[in-house]
Amino acid sequence: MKQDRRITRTRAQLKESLWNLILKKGYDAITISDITDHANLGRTTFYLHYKDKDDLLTKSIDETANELVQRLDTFQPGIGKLKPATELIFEHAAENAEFYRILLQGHGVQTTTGRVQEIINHHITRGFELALAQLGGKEILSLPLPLLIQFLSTSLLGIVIWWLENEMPFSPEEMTKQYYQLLMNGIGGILRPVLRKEADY
Amino acid sequence: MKQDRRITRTRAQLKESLWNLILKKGYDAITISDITDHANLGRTTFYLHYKDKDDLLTKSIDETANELVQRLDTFQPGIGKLKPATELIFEHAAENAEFYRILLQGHGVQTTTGRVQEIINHHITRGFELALAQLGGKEILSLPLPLLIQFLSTSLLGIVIWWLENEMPFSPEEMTKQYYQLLMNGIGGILRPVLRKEADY
Amino acid sequence: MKQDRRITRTRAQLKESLWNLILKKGYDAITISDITDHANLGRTTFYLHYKDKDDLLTKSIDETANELVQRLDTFQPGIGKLKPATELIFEHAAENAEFYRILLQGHGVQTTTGRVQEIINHHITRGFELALAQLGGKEILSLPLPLLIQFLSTSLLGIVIWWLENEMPFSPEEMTKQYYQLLMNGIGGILRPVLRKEADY
Amino acid sequence: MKQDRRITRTRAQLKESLWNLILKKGYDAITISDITDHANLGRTTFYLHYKDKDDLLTKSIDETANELVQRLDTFQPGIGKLKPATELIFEHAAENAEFYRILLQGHGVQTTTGRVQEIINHHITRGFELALAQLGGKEILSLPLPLLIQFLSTSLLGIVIWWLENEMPFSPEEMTKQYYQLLMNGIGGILRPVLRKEADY
DNA sequence: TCCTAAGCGAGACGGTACGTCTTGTCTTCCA
DNA sequence: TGGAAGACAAGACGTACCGTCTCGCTTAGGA
Repeated sequence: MKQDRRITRTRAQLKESLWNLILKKGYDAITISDITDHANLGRTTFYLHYKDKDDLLTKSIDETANELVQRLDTFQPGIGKLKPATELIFEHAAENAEFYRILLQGHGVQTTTGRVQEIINHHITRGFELALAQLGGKEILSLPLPLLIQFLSTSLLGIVIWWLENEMPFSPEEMTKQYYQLLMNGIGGILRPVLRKEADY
Repeated sequence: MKQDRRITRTRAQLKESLWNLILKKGYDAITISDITDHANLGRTTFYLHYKDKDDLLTKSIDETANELVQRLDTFQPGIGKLKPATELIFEHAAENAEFYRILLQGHGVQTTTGRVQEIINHHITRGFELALAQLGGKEILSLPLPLLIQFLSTSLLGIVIWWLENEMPFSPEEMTKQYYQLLMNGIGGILRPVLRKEADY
Repeated sequence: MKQDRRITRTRAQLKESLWNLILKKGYDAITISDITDHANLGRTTFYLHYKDKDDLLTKSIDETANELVQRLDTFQPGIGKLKPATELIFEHAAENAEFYRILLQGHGVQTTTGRVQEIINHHITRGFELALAQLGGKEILSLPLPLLIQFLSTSLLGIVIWWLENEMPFSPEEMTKQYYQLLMNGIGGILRPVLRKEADY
Repeated sequence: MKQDRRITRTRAQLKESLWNLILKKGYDAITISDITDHANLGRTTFYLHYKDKDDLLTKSIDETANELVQRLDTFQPGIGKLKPATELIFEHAAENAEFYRILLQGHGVQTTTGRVQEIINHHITRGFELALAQLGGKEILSLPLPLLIQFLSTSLLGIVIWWLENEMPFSPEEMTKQYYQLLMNGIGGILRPVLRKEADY
C-alpha cells in the first residue's frame, strides 16, 4: 500500500503549520484557513485528509507520542528501571521541546489549572522565602527553589485530582498524612524494604 | 458600592448556568445562547454583564479562587505551615469538588497533557506491578498504588514543564538526579537541617 | 401583525437585486453573494428571509403574478370577455416588461425549447419567403411576418406539448387536422354557433 | 478517421445516462458524478469528452434536432408544404416523445413560464366552462377543450414574447386586435388571396 | 502478433458556493 | 423612555461539486 507522495507532503505541511500556529496564537484561535494558508494549500484539501482541527491535532500528537512509547519499550519494563526511564523522558522532552511545551501547557489555552496552581505556588513560595531568610539564605538548598516549588505544587494537585476522581476515598486528614509522608520521606521510605535487594536501583 | 439586587441575581444565574453546562457538555461546546436559555434570560442581557464566555468563566473562577486565597491568608505565612496549608487545600477541594474537578481537568475538555501522562502512567504501573508480583503482592505498600503512580507522574511532568519553561538550565542527567533525589528521599533530606529546629513541623 | 420596517426594506432590496442580476447574467449564474452584495446586505441575512435562491425567485414571481390574477378577477369571468382579458394581459406585460421577459424566456437559461422552435421558425420562414417572393412581396400580408411565424410556431409547439403530456390521445394525422383547422379558420369556426348570440364579442 | 470503439461506447453511455437522469431528478440537480456513476465510468473520463454538463446536453440535443432538420429538408421548402411539415413534426415528436418532453418543458425543471400560463389557462378555462354550461355542454365543441385552451394560451404568450422582444412596436390595443383576428379567423383570412392559387394546399 | 498509443480509473488538488451556526452590535418597538 | 426582542454583519464551519492534474493500468488497432 504505497502512499501517493503528494499525500505525505501535504500532511506534513499541515502538521508543521499547526505546530507553528499553536505557538503563535494558541490552538483555539486557529482556523482551518489559517492552517491551509500557512501551508499554502487549498482549504478544501484539508478535509481530504482530516475530519477537523481536532483530528489533525490528535493524529499529530499521536505520531510523536508513539515515538516515546517505542523508546520506553526498548528496555523490558521492570523494577530498577525507573531511573533510566526518567532520564529517557527528559531526553525525549529536550528533543521535542516544542511538542512538550504545547502538550503540557494545554496547547496555549489552559490557564484554568493555572489559577489554582498559581495561588498555591505563590503561597508556598512566600513561606519558603520567609523561612530561608531567617535561616541563612537560599544557598542552603541543594536545588533551585522554583524547581522545588513546582515539585510540591504539581504533585499536590496531582494527588488532589486523583482523590477527587476516585470519589474521595480518604478524609482530608488522611490524605494530608499520606501526601506528607511521600513528600518528606520520599518513596524510598515506602519501597526501601522492597528495593534494598536491588543493587542497580 | 452596593449592587442592584437584580444584577446580583442575574450574574449568579449566569454563573450557575455556566457551571452546570460545563459538566454537561464541556466548556468549548457551550454557546452564549445555551447559557442564557438555561438561565432564562435574553441573550442580549448576557452582554450587559460580561464581555464574552471567557469573561464569565474567569470571573466565576476568581470568585471561588479568592476564597481559597483568603483562607490561606488566615494563618500568617511561614515555615512549618506547610502541613496545615495542605490540609486546608484538601478541605477546600472537598467542599468545592465540582469546581476543582472542572478546573484541574481542563474544564471538561480532555486535556492534551493526558496523552503523555497516560503513557507514563501506564509504563510506571507496569513496572511496579511486575516488581510487586515478584516481591510479595501489593500489600507491602502502605498506600494505594494508583495514588503513588499519580504522585510520580504528575510530579515528574511538573518538573519537566518547569525545566522546559526555564530553557532547560540543566542537562537531562542532572535533572534526573535531582528529581530522583527528591523522589526517593523526599524534601526532608533537603530541608531537614533547616526544619530540624521547628518543633511543630 | 405589523412587520418590522427593516424586514420590509431588506426583502425589497433582495427582490430588486435578484431582478437586476437575472437580466445581467442569468438566473443560474447568480450566487447568493451576488444578490446580497448587490443589495448591500450580509450574506447570512439572506437566509433569515428565504430558504434559498429558488425561494426568493418563487416569492418574487408570485407577488407580481398575483397582481395579474387580481386584475383578471375585476371583471366577472364569462363569455365575451376574452378580448378585454387579452388586452389586459398585453397591458400588464407592457407595464411589467422586465418581469415578463424574464419569466417567458425561462429567466435567461432556457435555450432548450429554443432549439426546436428555432428549427421550426426557420423552416416556416423560408417557406413563406419563397411564397411571398413569387406572389408579389410581403406587403400583401396585413401583419408583420415574424409575428405570424411566432404565432404559428408557438401554437404548434403548445399543441405538441399538450399532446405529449396527455399520452398522445390522437394520431399525428388527427392532430395535424385539428391544429390545421384551428389555424386556418380560427376558433371562430368552432365557436361561431355559440358566440353568434353575443353582441359584444 | 475511424473512432476508437471505446470512445463511441463511452459517449453513448454518457448521453443515455443524462437522458435517464433528467427524467429522474431534473437537469439542474444532476451532477457530473451522477452521470458517470450511472454510466459506470470514472468522473475524469467525462472531461475527456465534454467540457461540462451543458456541453453534453447541447451535443445530445443537437443530434436529435439535426435529425428533424434533415427530415424537414427532404421536401423542398415551399408554399403549400405547411401541412405535411406539421404532420412530420407530430410524427417526429411521437417517435422522440422523451426528447420532446424534456426539451419543451424546460428539461424537467419546472419552467417559470408556467406560472403565468397557469393563470391564463385557469382564467380562460373558467370563462369557457361558464359559457359552455349556458349553451348546452361541451359537446358543441368539435375538439377537446384543453387542447383549445392550450392553443389559446401558448399562442397568446408566444405573441407577447415576440412583442416584448421587439420593443413593443404596437400598442396593446393594436396587438389585441391583430392577435384576435388571427385567432378568430385563422391565418386563412390573411393568406387566402395568396393561397387560393395553390391546388394542394 | 505484439507493442504502442489511446482510453480510462483513481484520486489528489485548488477553487467556489452552499447552508448553518455563533458572535457581538445595532435598531425597533412596546410596556 | 429604557430594556427586551430580534434584525443584522461578519466570518468560520463542514459539505458538495467543479474542472485540472498526475499516475498507472488496460485495451484497441496499426506495424
